[in-house]
Amino acid sequence: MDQTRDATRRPTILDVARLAGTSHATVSRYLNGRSYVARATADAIEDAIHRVGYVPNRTARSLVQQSTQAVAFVVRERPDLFFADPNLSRMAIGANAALSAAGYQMLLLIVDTDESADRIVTLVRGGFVDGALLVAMHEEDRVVAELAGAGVPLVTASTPLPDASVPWVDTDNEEASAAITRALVSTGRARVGEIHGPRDAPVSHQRHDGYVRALGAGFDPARVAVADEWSLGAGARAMEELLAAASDLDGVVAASDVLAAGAMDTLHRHGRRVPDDVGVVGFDDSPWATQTSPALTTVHQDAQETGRRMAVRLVEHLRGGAPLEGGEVVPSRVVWRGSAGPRPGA
Amino acid sequence: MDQTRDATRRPTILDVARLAGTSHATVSRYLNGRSYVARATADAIEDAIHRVGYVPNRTARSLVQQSTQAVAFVVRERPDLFFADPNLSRMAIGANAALSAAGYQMLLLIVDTDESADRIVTLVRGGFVDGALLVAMHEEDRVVAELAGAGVPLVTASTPLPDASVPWVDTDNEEASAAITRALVSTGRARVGEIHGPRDAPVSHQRHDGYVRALGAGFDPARVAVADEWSLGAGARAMEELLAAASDLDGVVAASDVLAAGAMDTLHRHGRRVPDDVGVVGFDDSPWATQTSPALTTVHQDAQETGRRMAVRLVEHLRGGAPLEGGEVVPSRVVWRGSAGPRPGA
DNA sequence: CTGAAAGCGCTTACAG
DNA sequence: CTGAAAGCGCTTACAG
Repeated sequence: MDQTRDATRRPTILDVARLAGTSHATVSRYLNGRSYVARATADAIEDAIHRVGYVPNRTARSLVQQSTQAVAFVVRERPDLFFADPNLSRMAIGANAALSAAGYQMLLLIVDTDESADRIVTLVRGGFVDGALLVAMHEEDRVVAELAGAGVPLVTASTPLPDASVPWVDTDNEEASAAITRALVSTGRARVGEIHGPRDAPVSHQRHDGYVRALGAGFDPARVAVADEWSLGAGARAMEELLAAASDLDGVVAASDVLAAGAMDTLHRHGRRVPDDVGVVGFDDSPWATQTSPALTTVHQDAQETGRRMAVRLVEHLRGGAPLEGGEVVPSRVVWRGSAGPRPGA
Repeated sequence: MDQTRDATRRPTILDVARLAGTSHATVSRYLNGRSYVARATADAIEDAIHRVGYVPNRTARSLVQQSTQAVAFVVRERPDLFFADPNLSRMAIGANAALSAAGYQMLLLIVDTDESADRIVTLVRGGFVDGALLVAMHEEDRVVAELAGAGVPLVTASTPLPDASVPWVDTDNEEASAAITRALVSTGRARVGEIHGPRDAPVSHQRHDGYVRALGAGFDPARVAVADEWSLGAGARAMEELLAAASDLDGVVAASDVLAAGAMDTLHRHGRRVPDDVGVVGFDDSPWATQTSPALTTVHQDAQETGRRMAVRLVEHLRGGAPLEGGEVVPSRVVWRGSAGPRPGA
């Protein structure tokens, strides 16, 4: 590879052809390995490629093939929160592995300003990638709207509004929430309250619905307090409200692990023992879940699998197969730790 | 934007020109805003763009401009470790912000298999991006070699071998290690040992050199134990060795926070109090640093600043300015917590 | 098995 | 201020 350190011009397919004594069309055929190329010609081309240090120009190839073989993984979430959330990281890892296996290169793009949102939308719509995977947790996002509206092949990582037609992959938040609520009830609790997640997050409502469904006739709206953000403090405050409104509570279903951790702080401050007096369950199986004492019984989502499925669906569509529509549910499971009390029958 | 849901063909600049009653060259000029375009013509073009829902094809533009205005941030590190390491995440965030501000789109690419390594090298060498930022912590990496050897504009995030000419940005590990060693000594320690990092990591040697330099005549090779990996267990084992070889130790400089945490486990097991009997210091200011008891006195690196500078250097080069060569040092600082004892004079 | 030719969708001197 | 023309570096039918 004695590439000329000339730096004036990168070698092109024409340089290779000239050196190999053939046409550039034949070099192209050799490179793409579809058509047959005579043994001797192939050898000459191979030799020439090494001598000039040729690397095909991706841009030129993409232009004629109308495909870059790349897929964007767009992070529409505060960058620090994205990196701090193990579920999101795992989603990216799962998607990357699946795309990689299919021969696509995943490009992780982080939206961090309004201008970057515009830039990314323009890139994606402009054919810089063949499709996009999108992580956007908030409703009515313009990035989602602008991409979906432009007909870009797209899969999102969270259940969108009911009327939205953007394909998605997600855990069944309602069902998982019902499952963890049933788990808590199964430890012998009769008066189970809820710490409802922030109202602007769709998952808050889905998890609430599951909680209500699992309780059935036992549901009492007085036992619900809404947290205004996903934080320890918000969980603690909501728990205060809950205690004030229904001091006979013997269980709490929190919309996330952080909220559950905050709630436990409040319970301890009030001298209520967990799980003896009050059983607590969380959601997400985040690092918080093992840092509370006792550790949290919670819902584990297989985020890596979510990422994988998002990628698989997109790839199947790009390869001319499946139309991209509808949602897909990824199973989740209840993880038993100490905060709800011992698992019945275990 | 009543784009024809025909889907057969995306509108091109020619469609816009036709509708606007002008030539596509003029449309191009309008889009790039360099040359003047008559007011009336501009209006007609603008209107046409909206009517057909035109978005410029990035690939075509890149081909003629020989630039994609995109920069790769290549992660040559196990994906899970990359996401778990706050320093690396912050580096990515810092680089993303700086590139974004300069009008470049950062693309985070994760190497997760040998094939993906080849794919990424080919992409980068093939002009899919204008340059690359590279996070690769191990020596003699083929990805680094193949990119650097191909003349791709490149900046790495860690000091390379002395003979390597790849430009880098990094904290001065030797100096920082000397500083934290001096900090420990300043609490009145006379027999300070070291838990040396894994031998295959360049930083291990740099930090060792700083430790040796700070100790001067007080350095005793018998007080050094080498950890075989960056883990709690390895730190604990190395501490056992250290205790066996030099039981009169009153201080330990660990090459990282995890190693320090492991060392503290061993010390506690042997009934040595930290910091009363033995002072301990770490490196990295990672989450480990606040999870030990007492919390770790350690070295804080400004990873976000490192990422920012990597980006700035690359951008300056791409814009035709600075030649890309040499290294750049980012300052770090000692963070005092409890593990070394009280800060003298504080 | 191979070459000549057209074309992917843009930008950019060059004239006017 | 604008149009015609060339060209960026490839791929791909079409003939042979």
